[in-house]
Amino acid sequence: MSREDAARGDGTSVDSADVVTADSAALARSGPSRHTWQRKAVLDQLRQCDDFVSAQGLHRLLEVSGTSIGLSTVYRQLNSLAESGLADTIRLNERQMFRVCEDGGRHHHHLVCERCGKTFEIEPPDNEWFASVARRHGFTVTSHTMEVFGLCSECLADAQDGEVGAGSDTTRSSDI
Amino acid sequence: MSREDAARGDGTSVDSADVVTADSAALARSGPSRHTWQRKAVLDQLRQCDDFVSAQGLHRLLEVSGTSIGLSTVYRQLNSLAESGLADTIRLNERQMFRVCEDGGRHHHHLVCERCGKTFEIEPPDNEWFASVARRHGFTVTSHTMEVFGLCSECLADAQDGEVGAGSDTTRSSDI
DNA sequence: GTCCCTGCAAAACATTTGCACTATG
DNA sequence: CATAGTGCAAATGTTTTGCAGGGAC
Repeated sequence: MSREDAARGDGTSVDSADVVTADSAALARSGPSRHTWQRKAVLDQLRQCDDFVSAQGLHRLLEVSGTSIGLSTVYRQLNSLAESGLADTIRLNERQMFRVCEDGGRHHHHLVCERCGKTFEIEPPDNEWFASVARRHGFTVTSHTMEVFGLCSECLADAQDGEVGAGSDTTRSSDI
Repeated sequence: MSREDAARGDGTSVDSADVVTADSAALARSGPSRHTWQRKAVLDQLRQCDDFVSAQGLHRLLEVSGTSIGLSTVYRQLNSLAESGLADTIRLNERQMFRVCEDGGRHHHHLVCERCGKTFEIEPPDNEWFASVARRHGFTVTSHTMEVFGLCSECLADAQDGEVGAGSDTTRSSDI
């Protein structure tokens, strides 16, 4: 679900009948917490990845390394981890990507190489900036998203070498 | 088609992800450009919306106002507009949302009320910040995404009225 | 007249969910 | 043992696409 369109986000509200149903759902789905080998497997595999992985990617990684596990379980565990702050997520290529999050829930952002997927955590810019933006428009800021994309030094070099348009699909590491 | 350039790794919708790679593919799928009444209808309807609308939302708006038009056409036109810089997009509630973009392609961000959808354009923070982040990690920054969510003054007031333990936390900003 | 654009239905896709079953605590 | 977690298949919901036909230029 997670379709908490409380706002008339899509600007229509023509047949929007479901509004209140969101909260109950939110509570109901705090996610798995028992110690199953699946949970451990997902977390272990996630820890082995330096960069962001998609649910499908992680599932495939697990399968490849001989661990047979249900895709839905991977989704459920991953969501659970994200919700409890053990993993953080970004959206890349229309997919939700996960990564272990060492420090509980501190607010941070990512610098992601759009070629090889290498990722670094970065600090948000001056908080004062958000405050001033908010003040200017009479807003109370509740959250923000920010990701910075670019090319790491190696990939930049590669890109300049093989500029023949070849590299495109050869290096989709993050797409496993 | 678009599936490919999405799969490649530019991840960040339209923003400014097209660095050097605004290659043939991009040109090839620039989308509809003829003057059909559908194109006009989509653009007109989009102009009437102050805030972001989803493709489906816009389609419904059109239908409601008596304009029968194919959903796929709406998608195609919207994508075309976004690609040519006439519209900008954000992702809200798992949907891609569109809005007319007055000033060609200048890079900007949005402050969005997560309750009523009200939107303001905001300037990015000090560019020096990006530069320093990039320098520190040896990156060449090609693009970035940023959206700030919050409550506008009216919605904040509303929220405080009906503070009956209701969700009010409409965001699960997991990917802040 | 030649294409491009449209519309429909069907596909593609990632993600979620219903339900019977199993393992955890 | 009770029940939370699993796995499968089916459902969901958004966005794209194949293709035949009609309109734009």
